[in-house]
Amino acid sequence: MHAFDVLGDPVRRRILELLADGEMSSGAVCAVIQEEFGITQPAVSQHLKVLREGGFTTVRPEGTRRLYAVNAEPLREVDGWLDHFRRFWTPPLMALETELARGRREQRRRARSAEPQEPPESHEPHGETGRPS
Amino acid sequence: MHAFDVLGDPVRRRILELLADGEMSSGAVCAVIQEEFGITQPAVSQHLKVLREGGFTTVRPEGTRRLYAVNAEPLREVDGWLDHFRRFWTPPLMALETELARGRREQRRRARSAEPQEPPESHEPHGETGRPS
DNA sequence: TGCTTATATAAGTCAATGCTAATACACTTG
DNA sequence: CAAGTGTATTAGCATTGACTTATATAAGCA
Repeated sequence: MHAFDVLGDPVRRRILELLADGEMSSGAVCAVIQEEFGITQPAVSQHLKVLREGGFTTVRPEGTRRLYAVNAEPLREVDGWLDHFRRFWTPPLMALETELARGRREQRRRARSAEPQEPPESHEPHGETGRPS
Repeated sequence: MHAFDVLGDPVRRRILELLADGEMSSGAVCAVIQEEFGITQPAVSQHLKVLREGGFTTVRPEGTRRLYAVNAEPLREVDGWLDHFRRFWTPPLMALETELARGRREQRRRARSAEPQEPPESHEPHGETGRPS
């Protein structure tokens, strides 16, 4: 399931917002979501599963509870896709600092990658939108 | 349809990528998409409709053609939602410049809002994705 | 005017998704 | 161990959404 599909659901977006403020137990998330959206515990649990499997969260068992936290990787991917369009709302004055920022992001990205990454390629030729070749 | 739902489809994401390089006719988009995804012209046309109605594109008729172009507003909205999480991948050093950028964005946003362009997004059970503060 | 091209819409099908109710699993505690 | 929480899974149903074929609208041109 592509990142954007995962984010397509309002409940899942809301859950991520909640987790952005810090680790929460499944039950705590449930409480808020059930209150706000009026859905059942299994429904929330299923959403948590989608987030988990999509890599949007990490889980840490603590006793009988499961503590969920944001894993930002996929969100960064989404952010990266938006790079295609940022110039539409980024005035020329901001271009430099944005580029610098992007550069640093890239550096760190590479640095972090012990796993072999595509060498000097400009990033995301077009792809990763998930189409069949 | 929420911005993220619109972006949930790979064909639509690809169309936006194409339009990012500049205005294109429906037919030109069709050609590429049909080639890449193997779907029919009506299918592409329907995706264009979703993008149009979601505010992601503008259309300009020229003779018998319809020229589509990106309208970045909804994408900015998505970008704005990501602000909730940017600190996860934005090192402290970048915090200031990011904040400055955000500030300028806000200023412009307000400035631009001379026009009462406020579609308050009434759907979504509770707080949309923006919760009742 | 009628033919052709460019694009959009309509109707119907099929698969995917989100929900509920019921149930299973896993820790904790009496 | 038994009972009680906290959480996940299953099965079934209803809805949504992307697709196809067929057709409509509209502009350009003989």
